[in-house]
Amino acid sequence: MTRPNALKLETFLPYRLSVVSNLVSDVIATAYERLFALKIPEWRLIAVIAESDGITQQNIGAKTRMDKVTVSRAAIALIDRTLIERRPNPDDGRSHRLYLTATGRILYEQVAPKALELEARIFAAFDTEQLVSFGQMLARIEQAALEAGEVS
Amino acid sequence: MTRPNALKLETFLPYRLSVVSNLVSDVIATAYERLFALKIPEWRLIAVIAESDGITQQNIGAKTRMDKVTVSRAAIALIDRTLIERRPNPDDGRSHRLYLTATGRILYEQVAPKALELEARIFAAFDTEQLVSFGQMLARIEQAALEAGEVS
DNA sequence: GCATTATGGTTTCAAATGATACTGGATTAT
DNA sequence: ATAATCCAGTATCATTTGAAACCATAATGC
Repeated sequence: MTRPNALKLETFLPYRLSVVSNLVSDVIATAYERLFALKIPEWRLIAVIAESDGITQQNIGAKTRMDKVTVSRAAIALIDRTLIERRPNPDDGRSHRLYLTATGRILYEQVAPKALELEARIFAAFDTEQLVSFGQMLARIEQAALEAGEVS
Repeated sequence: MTRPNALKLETFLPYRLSVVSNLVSDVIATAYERLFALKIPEWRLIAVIAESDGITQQNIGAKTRMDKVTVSRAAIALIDRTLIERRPNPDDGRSHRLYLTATGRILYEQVAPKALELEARIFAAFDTEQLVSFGQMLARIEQAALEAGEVS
């Protein structure tokens, strides 16, 4: 008897994608926790703020697709550790602008190379062209998923 | 001032991988919840059991990398809905063998095509060759992440 | 201007997740 | 055989996560 719709989980791409992504996230989360006592949302904030000094939480959420609650909590945690600071936003009294402190910048300068090194190790097997193509595929998958999702 | 280590989050692959994967998972989880009232771990169990009748929870965990707690909970939920059933394992009294019930098989026969259709929609932009290459890259990334992780 | 509605951010609550401890059956050593 | 250890699966607990309520300020309609 042949099954009419063979759904082999091992070859089902959404499943594979999820498994591999979770594994990678886990490896990275463990490393960051151990090296810098940073959770993933926290180091993402650091990275984004380092890139875009003075950004608001709202914009961080839009950029990273992190929930605003997650962003808020990460921000508070980083402020407590004086890795970032808030200054009033002259354009909007509800929000504030986020900046790395000196300490935060020093930390960032340690985190960034470690992050890139870890990425390099995980993606070492591929040449530049493959990496570019992989990144492009991710972008197109993202686009398609967004469209598939909004149809509901 | 030039930043010595440009870590552009948008081009940082582990980050991109995580964002896209979460998005895809989310779209799929929403669809399954709406169509079949199944959570992701639950339909994974259904899919695995449909593939490997009589498998134990332990083996499901190994196959899918799901935590044994997750597997246990999903199994109990499916048993409550009489979508799967347990029979004693003659080889080992601690575990049991899992089977789809008739109802479960009927459900599976609805789920599988929907799953494949959803996958097709999300990955529609690619030709077969690209999909194969994408899957191979995932496999190699998985392998590298495992190695990077165990060094710790 | 004042009322209504929208929005940035926080808090609160409920659900999901996974580490740890536990239970009962299996394996190994003596 | 029986003690010691190990392992499948479950229960308990702490942590993480996001939805919804909430607060304060901003924008819009009248």
